[in-house]
Amino acid sequence: MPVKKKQPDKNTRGATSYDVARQAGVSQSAVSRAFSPGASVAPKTRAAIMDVARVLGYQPNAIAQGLITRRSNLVAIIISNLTNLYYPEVLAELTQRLSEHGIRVLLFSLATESDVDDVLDQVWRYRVDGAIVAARLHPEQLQAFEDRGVPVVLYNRIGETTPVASICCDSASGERQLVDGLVAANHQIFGIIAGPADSYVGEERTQSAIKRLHAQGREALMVRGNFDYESGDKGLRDLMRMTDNKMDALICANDLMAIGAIDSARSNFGLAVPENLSIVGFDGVSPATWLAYQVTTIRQPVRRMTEAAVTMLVERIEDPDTPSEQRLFAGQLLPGRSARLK
Amino acid sequence: MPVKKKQPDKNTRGATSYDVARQAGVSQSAVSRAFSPGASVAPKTRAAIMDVARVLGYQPNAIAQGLITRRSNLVAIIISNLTNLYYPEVLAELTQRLSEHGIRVLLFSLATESDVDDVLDQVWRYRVDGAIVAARLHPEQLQAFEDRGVPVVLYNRIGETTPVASICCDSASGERQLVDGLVAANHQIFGIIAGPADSYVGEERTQSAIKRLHAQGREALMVRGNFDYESGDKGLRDLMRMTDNKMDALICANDLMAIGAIDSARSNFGLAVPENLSIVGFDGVSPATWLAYQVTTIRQPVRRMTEAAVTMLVERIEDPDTPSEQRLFAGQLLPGRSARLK
DNA sequence: ACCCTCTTTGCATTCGAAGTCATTTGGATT
DNA sequence: AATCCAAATGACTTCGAATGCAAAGAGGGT
Repeated sequence: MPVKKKQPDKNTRGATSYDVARQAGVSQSAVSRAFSPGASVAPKTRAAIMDVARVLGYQPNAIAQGLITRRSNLVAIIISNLTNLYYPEVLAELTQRLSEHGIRVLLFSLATESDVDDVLDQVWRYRVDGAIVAARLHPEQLQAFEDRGVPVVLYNRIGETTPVASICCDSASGERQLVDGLVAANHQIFGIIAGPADSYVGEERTQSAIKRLHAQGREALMVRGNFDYESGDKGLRDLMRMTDNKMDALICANDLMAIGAIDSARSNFGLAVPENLSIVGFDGVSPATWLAYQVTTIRQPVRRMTEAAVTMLVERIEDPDTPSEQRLFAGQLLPGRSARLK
Repeated sequence: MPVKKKQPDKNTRGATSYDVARQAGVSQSAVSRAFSPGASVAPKTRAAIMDVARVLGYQPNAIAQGLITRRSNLVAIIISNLTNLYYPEVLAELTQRLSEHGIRVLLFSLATESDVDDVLDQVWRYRVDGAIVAARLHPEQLQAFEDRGVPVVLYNRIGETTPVASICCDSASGERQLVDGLVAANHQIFGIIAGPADSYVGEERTQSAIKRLHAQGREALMVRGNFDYESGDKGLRDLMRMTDNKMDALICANDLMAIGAIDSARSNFGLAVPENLSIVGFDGVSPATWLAYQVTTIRQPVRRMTEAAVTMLVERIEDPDTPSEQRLFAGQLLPGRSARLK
């Protein structure tokens, strides 16, 4: 006789509703009802069942529940680069808010863009009830959510071809405040460190800034970075070279690059920030407020944004026909001390 | 509050193996086999099935698989405070490494310690195959994992009463290097900003440092912080008061507090770091390397640690009888420029 | 005591895939 | 052509909880 394949022993894995039912002298249905709020069970019966359940350490098997109810109570969160200082806060908030709705988080973090399809395969397999996506999706990928009836909420990006439920921080109004302040304070030579060309928020912010500068009759030189500290340094060096060291205002697509630029300006060019060079960022991550930097930036209202994201998603899980909607949140100007504004 | 129920319509939710079977003119078993690597199916049949599956957008339902195989391919990651700058990197690494093993991550982030029991309830419900925990667990909570036969790996903490599989960064060796360097450079008045009393790594680091200082015939004053930037500022002020502004060496339980202390020393006390005051941290988070700080610290080998954590967990999932083991990784000294060492 | 209604309860079925076992098929061998 | 063996396939059962439905119980009113 061939050796049986190893399988988890029945007794160590949790008790089932049948075990509880037997012990409590009731049917399996009764146990199930005892655990469903509002089901028809006599209070006495429920109490007795709960007692037995406690003794046996019984918890309803969410996997089995998911199979029969076709509701996994799982939501996929797909984030491209977790190491971006901005996302951990968002992730923590989302996780906690979702759990208030009885929803668990299945986390997917992308090493590279090309992983998206593999990740989506897994998302489908787990029959998640919905997804929150802070990563770049192709229209076909977005369509796949639609086809499978899985509600999605995009975080800090929008559906480029079709309308999709999404939450964004208003780049235009944020950049307008920054640009107007810089222009009013009479800065002359403007530089911009943009994000990668394929970043939605990056382009939004940069384009908004450029547009506003033009509206005020100014030009700006632009270089690209990766949203990281090193990009700030490199971007600053490049722009200084391009402007013959004359740049006096620098607009960065996020705080991290602004911080890198501030350090570089001080250490490599001996400049005083903001006296010789004004530098502004975007996001309002915590290091931006550190004494050494005090970045002049736009703070995203993370709490309100995550709350909205969760609310929108839950609405769509409950009623898949809820029409798509885009919510744009205004950021708040943190004056900081890295730029002269007026 | 659980989400209200609403019946998702049958046809939007994905196709089943029966649908594929019918279309392909085979039995459901055949479809199942086509998707199990190494199962007994004729290559031609498999190809035909896969074609139909592609057309219908069929992916095996992981929920149903989990129910029958008693393997959810889910691992719980429980993290206390995601916003600690150190964890995002760890989380991203863990997620990616686990996915290489075909394992998905169910993320739980704790707002407060008291949430642990609620979180564990959910963990049991989802019948996770294992868990990686970077949060404080009571012995009974750890015991619960044991009782249910769910393998756990502790990250940066150890089982206090019973042995548990765990991964840690060696605090003693790290602090020894720092302390020895500081003592050799002839520092006189030592201060310590510890973590909260209930933090395992915090206490390890602080106690190691104190022990080593004593071994070298030095004393140290200690105050406690919360591992955040503000704690560094506050801790520094308190210690300066306590030492009549004479402290010349400060040992912080993590980088973030070291950074806060550096900023405070410069801005509030007009001190030069490291000329007037040496400050050291622990972790090696990315802001520690920023030009403004260049914290002298111990870098945790995150990649090796996460790899080890995943390997240990997977081993224990495959063979639950694997004896527990503790792996201690030495950190690497980053000399930085925030302390005079010798 | 009787009937009627409302609440509790149990039975049986269902969700979707995996795996056991028995059967069929195909190919090689003689 | 007959035989044999391995590979391929399908019927059926199983995992654990939810739920429609029917039956049993509990009161309430007369």
